[in-house]
Amino acid sequence: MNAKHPVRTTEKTLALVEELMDRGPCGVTELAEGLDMGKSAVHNHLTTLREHGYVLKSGDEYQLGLKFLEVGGHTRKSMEFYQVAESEIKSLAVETGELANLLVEEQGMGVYLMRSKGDKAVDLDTYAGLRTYLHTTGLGKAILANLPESRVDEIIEQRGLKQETPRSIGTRGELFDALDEIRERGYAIDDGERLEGLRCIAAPVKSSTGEVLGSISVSAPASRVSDEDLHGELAELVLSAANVVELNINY
Amino acid sequence: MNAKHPVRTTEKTLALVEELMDRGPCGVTELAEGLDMGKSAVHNHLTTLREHGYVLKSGDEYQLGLKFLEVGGHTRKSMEFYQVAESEIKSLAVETGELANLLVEEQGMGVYLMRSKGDKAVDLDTYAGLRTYLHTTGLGKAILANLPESRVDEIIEQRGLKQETPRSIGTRGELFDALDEIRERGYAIDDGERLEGLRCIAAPVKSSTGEVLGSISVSAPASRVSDEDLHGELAELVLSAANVVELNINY
DNA sequence: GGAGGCTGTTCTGGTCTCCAGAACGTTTAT
DNA sequence: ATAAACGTTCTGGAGACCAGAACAGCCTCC
Repeated sequence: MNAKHPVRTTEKTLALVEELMDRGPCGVTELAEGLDMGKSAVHNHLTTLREHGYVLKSGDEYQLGLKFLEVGGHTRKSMEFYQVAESEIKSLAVETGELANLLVEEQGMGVYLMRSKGDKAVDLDTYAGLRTYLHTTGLGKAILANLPESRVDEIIEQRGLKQETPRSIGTRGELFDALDEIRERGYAIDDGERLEGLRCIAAPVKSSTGEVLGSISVSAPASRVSDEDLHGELAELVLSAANVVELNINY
Repeated sequence: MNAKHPVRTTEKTLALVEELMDRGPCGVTELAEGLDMGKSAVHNHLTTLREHGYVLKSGDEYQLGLKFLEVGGHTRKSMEFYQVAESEIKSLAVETGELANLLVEEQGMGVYLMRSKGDKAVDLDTYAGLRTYLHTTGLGKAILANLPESRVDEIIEQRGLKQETPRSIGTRGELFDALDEIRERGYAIDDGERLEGLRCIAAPVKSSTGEVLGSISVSAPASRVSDEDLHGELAELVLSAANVVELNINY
C-alpha cells in the first residue's frame, strides 16, 4: 500500500493542489506559508501546473482550473456503472421530486458520482466527486452491507469510524449490527445521522456475480417523509431503480 | 506564459495522467514504453499518485481514480456562474426536451460545465469537463463574439483554427464575419458544423459590466428542428434562459 | 516440469534538478 | 518619500529522481 520510493516532488505538487482547493484563489506567499515551502518553489510548481491547464492565474492570484474536471469527467464517463445508472437516477429524482444520489466505493471512501434534483429537492452541500466516510451515510452503509466482512474491517482500520454527528455509528459492533439489519431488509436508511432533519433511503446495486457496484438513494427533509412513506412507497421506488440498473448492467 | 523554471518531475506526472486517460487501464510496462520512461520511474509515480487517490490499482493494472472528479467537482461548485446557471439549464432541457449545455472559456478553449438531457435528447459524446475549440461550436462562437477582438486574435494564435469537419470555420476572416453576425443577431447557430445532422443554438451570458461569463445552448437533430423553430421558439427559449441567468448573477 | 518469457516490484548511485534564500521590479500603504 | 508588501527571477549546493540491473512472481509451451 505505501510507496517504497515516493516521488517527493509530485507529493509537493499534490499538496499544493489540496491547499488551493481549501483556500480558494490566493497568492504565492500565502500558499508558501501554508505549505512551509519557499516562495520560488511554490511559484515554479504553480507555473508548471498552469502550463498544463490545472491552475489559472488572474492578476496576482492563482486558482484551480477546470482541467481536473476534464480528467475527472472523463474517468466518470468511462465507468459502465455511471453510464447505466445516470438516466435512472434522473428518473428517480423526477418521480420522487426529491434529491437522488449515486455513490461508489473507492479506496475505502464513498464518492458521489452524481446527484439529481427533483422539483422539491433540498439543496445539500454535496457535489459530484465529493468523498464521505461510508459508515456515516445510508448510501455508504448500503455498500458496506454487501462487502465481505474482511473488507469492512480493512476499511474500518484504514479510515476509522469518525463520528460526524452524535447520532452516527461509533463502534465496530454497532456498525455490524446495522449492516445485518440492512442485508435483511434490502435497503439502508439514514434518519438524521448525517444532517439533522434529513432522512435518506439507499439501496445497493450488485452485479450478476453478487459484487456490489455502488448504491442509489433519495434524500428528503423529515417533514415531508413519514415512516410509512420511508418504508413504503419511497423504499419501493429506490429498490426498483436499483433493480433496473442491475438488469441493464447485466443485460 | 511559459514557465521559466518548470518542475520537470511534475510534468512527468502530468504526462502519465494524460497517458492513463488516453489508454485507460493498463500496466506499468505499456505506460513506460508509451512515455519513453523507465519502468521504475513510472512505478514510483504511479504509487505516489495512488497514495493520494489519483490512481487506482486492480490486479496488475493501473487506472485513474475519482480524486480528479473531487477536485474538479469542487472547482466547478465554487463557480458562481455554474451555481446560478445549473437549474436554468435543467429547465431548458425539460422545456425543449432536447440536450442543453453550459460552456465557459478557459485558456482559450471551451469547457463544458454541464449538460442536461431532456426526454427526446440525443446522446452526444460530450461530458462535463470536455474541452473543445471555441470556433467549432455554437457555444464557443457565442463566447468569442463577446470577447475583445484582441483576445480573439490571441486565442487564434494560441490554439489555431483546427478544422474538425469540412464545414467548420478555417480562416480568421470567416470567423470574424461569423462573429459580427452573431453580435447582430444576439445568438449563434451551428448547423452541422461539429456533427453532421446536428443543429445547435447558443446564447452568451454577460455580467453587468458586459464581460462574457459563458454560454448556453440547446442541441437537437436537424430532423426535429426547422428553420422557423431554430430562429423562432428555440431561439426565444435559449435567449430567455440566458437572460434569467444574467439577472440572477447580477442580482 | 522446468526453462524461458512475460509481468510488476525493489534496489542502487551517479546525474540532473529542485528549491532556500537572496536580489529585483512593481505596486500599495503610510 | 519611504517602507513594506507582493510576485518573479536567479543561483549553486544538497538532495532526489530514475536508468538499468536484479528479483519474484506469474504464465505458456515444449
